[in-house]
Amino acid sequence: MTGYDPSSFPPFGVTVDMVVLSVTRGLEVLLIERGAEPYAGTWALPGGFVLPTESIDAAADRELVEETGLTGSDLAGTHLEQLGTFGSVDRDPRMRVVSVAYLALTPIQPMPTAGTDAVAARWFPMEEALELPIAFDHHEIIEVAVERARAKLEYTTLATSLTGPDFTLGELQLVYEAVWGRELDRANFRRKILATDGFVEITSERRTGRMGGAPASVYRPGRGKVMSPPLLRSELPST
Amino acid sequence: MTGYDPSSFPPFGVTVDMVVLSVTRGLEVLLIERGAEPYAGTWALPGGFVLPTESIDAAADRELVEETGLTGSDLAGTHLEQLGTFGSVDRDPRMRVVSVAYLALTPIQPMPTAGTDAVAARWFPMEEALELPIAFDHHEIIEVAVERARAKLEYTTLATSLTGPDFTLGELQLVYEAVWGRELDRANFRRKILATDGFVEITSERRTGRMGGAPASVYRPGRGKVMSPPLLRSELPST
DNA sequence: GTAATAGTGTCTGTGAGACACTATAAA
DNA sequence: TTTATAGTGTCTCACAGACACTATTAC
Repeated sequence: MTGYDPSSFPPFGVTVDMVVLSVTRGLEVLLIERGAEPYAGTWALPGGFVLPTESIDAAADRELVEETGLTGSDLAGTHLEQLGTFGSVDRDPRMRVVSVAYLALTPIQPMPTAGTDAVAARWFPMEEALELPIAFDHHEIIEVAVERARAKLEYTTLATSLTGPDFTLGELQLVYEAVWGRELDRANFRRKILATDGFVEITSERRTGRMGGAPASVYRPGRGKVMSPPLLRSELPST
Repeated sequence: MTGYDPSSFPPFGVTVDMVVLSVTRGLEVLLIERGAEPYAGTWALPGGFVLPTESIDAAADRELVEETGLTGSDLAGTHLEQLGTFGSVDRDPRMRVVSVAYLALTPIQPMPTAGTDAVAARWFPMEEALELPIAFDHHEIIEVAVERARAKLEYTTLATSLTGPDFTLGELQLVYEAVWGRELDRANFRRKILATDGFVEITSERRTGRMGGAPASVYRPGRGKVMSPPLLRSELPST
């Protein structure tokens, strides 16, 4: 923050890029197919320019709604946080652009709306997405997002952002297994979740799966945000 | 990343703000006294505009050198990472500015140079700094930086960035105690550091303190970057 | 001598990993 | 009946916290 003449500052474009993650069978990410140059026809993260009248966080909120159509309790249950800022000189061939990346964890997969700028929008399984040709530096941003999500499940209760307003412990475990890409011991997982104060609250409801099995207790997210000591992946932290 | 007409993008100024931390008796932060409006005469984080020809990370590198005068092995031993991006609409009264904050951990306290934009520069004990009137949203940025530093000491070997190229385990413990603001059990601390593969490497050197005591073995930073399982603060994570 | 620091040993409790066992549902 | 899931119990090992003890230095 120097004493620059305000009228002679170097002008930048500022965008937000959204990494929207969801768990169905596995971890999935929302991508759009670009309709305009550069990278027309290439898959990319949804996002857009920050308007002069809104904060960066507000721009992220706005893009989340515009690109996913999330509303009501699904929007309220969605976790949104800043990931980091990417500002290589040549990351956008048009002009000097700085992109602030956000991570969103949504409980459901709303039908994405192909906006004015995108000719298509759909969810990709993470493994598939990471093998696509991806516009700009969005491949790197996605990798950072996945690692952030994996790390945060270790020491926070954020997994409930991916389950919806009520869930069984089996469903919660599937979220962990999908994000971490490894299986967990059911008994130990239960013990840890239930021993963590404020992670979940039990309800009187019970739910039965499609493929048999005893009816499971239904839980709600608790008020706790952190898990200490953490629930560690205890494997090599690879992408 | 939308299909905006590149020539009609909303222009932003982009700055980097540096939170440079060091440990002497306690945790200290480098501040400058602003020489120009806005906030002339107020203490602020060092930083400046990102140039059109450099990446954001390069701007942070440049500002670190310019503001601290760090060179050689001290610069090489300094840890630098992106903290987050702050972009409220009204954070700078001059114009729309987005600031990318960086955290730097330096082993020494070089005599800061009051640059063209600053009339003074000095190190403040963290407690004192947090009670000063601080320019822009820099107070919030400092708090985020301190929490990041505290958290990273838990699961990384970053503390060696605050000690210099060689150190005793007692000195390393003082770094932890200064950053965390709590005392640690000496024996347990030793056991954890030495049991963590790649945290430190012993040298043949020994060092004697100023106030008596047996000579201590001197260590070098090891190659390991992460500590798993982590060394937890095991207290409430407060600012 | 005393104070301060380094280095080591040990007891205990917590908690995670592994795994066994029972109960209840759908097919 | 088989298969799949929920819920519980238990053994063991790793490891952190607490704390005691000895050794070596400056003063």
